[in-house]
Amino acid sequence: MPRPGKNSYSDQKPPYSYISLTAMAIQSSAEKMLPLSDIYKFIMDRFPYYRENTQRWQNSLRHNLSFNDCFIKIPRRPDQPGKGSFWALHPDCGDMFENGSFLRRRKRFKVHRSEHLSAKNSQMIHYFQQHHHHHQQQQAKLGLATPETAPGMGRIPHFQPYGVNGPQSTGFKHPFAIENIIGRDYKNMMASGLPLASVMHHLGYPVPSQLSNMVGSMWPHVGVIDSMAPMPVSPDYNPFGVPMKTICHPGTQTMPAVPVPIKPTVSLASISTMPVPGALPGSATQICPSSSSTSLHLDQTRSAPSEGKTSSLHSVLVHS
DNA sequence: GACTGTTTAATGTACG
DNA sequence: CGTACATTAAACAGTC
Repeated sequence: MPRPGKNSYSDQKPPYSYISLTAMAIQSSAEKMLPLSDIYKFIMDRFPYYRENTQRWQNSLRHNLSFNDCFIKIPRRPDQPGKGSFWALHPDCGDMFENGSFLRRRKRFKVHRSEHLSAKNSQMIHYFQQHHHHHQQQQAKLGLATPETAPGMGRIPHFQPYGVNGPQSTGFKHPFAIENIIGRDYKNMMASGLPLASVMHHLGYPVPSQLSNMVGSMWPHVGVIDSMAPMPVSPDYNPFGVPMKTICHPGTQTMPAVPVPIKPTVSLASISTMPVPGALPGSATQICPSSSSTSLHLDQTRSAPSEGKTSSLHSVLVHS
C-alpha cells in the first residue's frame, strides 16, 4: 500500500502505452477528436506520473501520433481557430488492444496503400459523416451494432476493463483500469446530478436554452484524481467511461450543427488548471454534441518510408 | 518563440 | 532468443 505522505500508486507509470493513452483521450472526447494540447491535458489530469518530464513524453506522444496510422489528423475549419489539428482514431483501427494489454498492441495498425485511396476514403467519409451520432457509435463500440446500424464503421478499440474479461479473469479492478480512470469522474458527475449544460458551458459549448437554466451551480465534488481510489464498475459505462445508456438522445439534438473543437479556451483552461480538485475536462467532453452536418477536410499526406506509412491520402470531404 | 508535426535513429522491452 | 512493437532523443520544417 502506498504510504500516506510520499508516493502513491498514482505516481507510478500507468500500464498504458502512449498509443492507448492517446486513444483513451480521444475516445473520451465528445467529438472523438482532440487537439494535441487537450490530449496532453487529458493525460496529465488523470495520471500524475505524466505531470513531470513533459518534454520527454510529449515528444514521444507526438511521435506516436505521426508515426502510427491509427491516428488521423483532422484539420481545423476556418471558424475553428487554434493551434494544430484535431487528432482522431482511424475508423479501422479497432481492437488494437483486444489482447487485453494496453502496453503493447497485438499488431501494429497499418493502412495499406491499396486501401488508402479507395476504401479508406469512403470509410472515413462515412466515419466523419456519422461520428457524431453517438447512439450508433456507442453501439458500435460495444460491438452491439449490427453491420446495418454501423456500416463501414470500424470498431473503436474495445478496451476491456483491466483485469476483467482479460486473459485472466480475476475480477480485480486494477487501479489503472480505464474505467477507473475515465469512468470515475464521469460517473461521479452523473451521480451528483451535474447538469450536462453545465459541463457544456464550461467547455465553451453554446448552451441550449432549454438546458441553460440548469447551469449555474458549480462542479460536483469529484474528488482528487487518485488512481487507487476504488471505483465501482458499472455495466452502464464502457471502459472509456462513456455511458452505454447514452445520455444523448438522437431525437433531441440541441448541440451546434458543427463539431465544436475542444480547444484550450478560457473555459477549458480554467477548468483544467483549477486548483480545486474535481474539474475534469476530459470527462466533461463526454457530453453529447450530436451535430448534424459536417464539413471536414481530410488532409493526410504522409510519406512512405521504409516499412511504414503508406503513400498519401488527400481528400476533401464536404458533407452536404 | 513556443507549439505542432514529421522523420530518423537508437535503445528498450514484451511476446511468441 | 529473435522479432516486432514501444520509448526516447533529436533534428527540422511549418504554423500560430
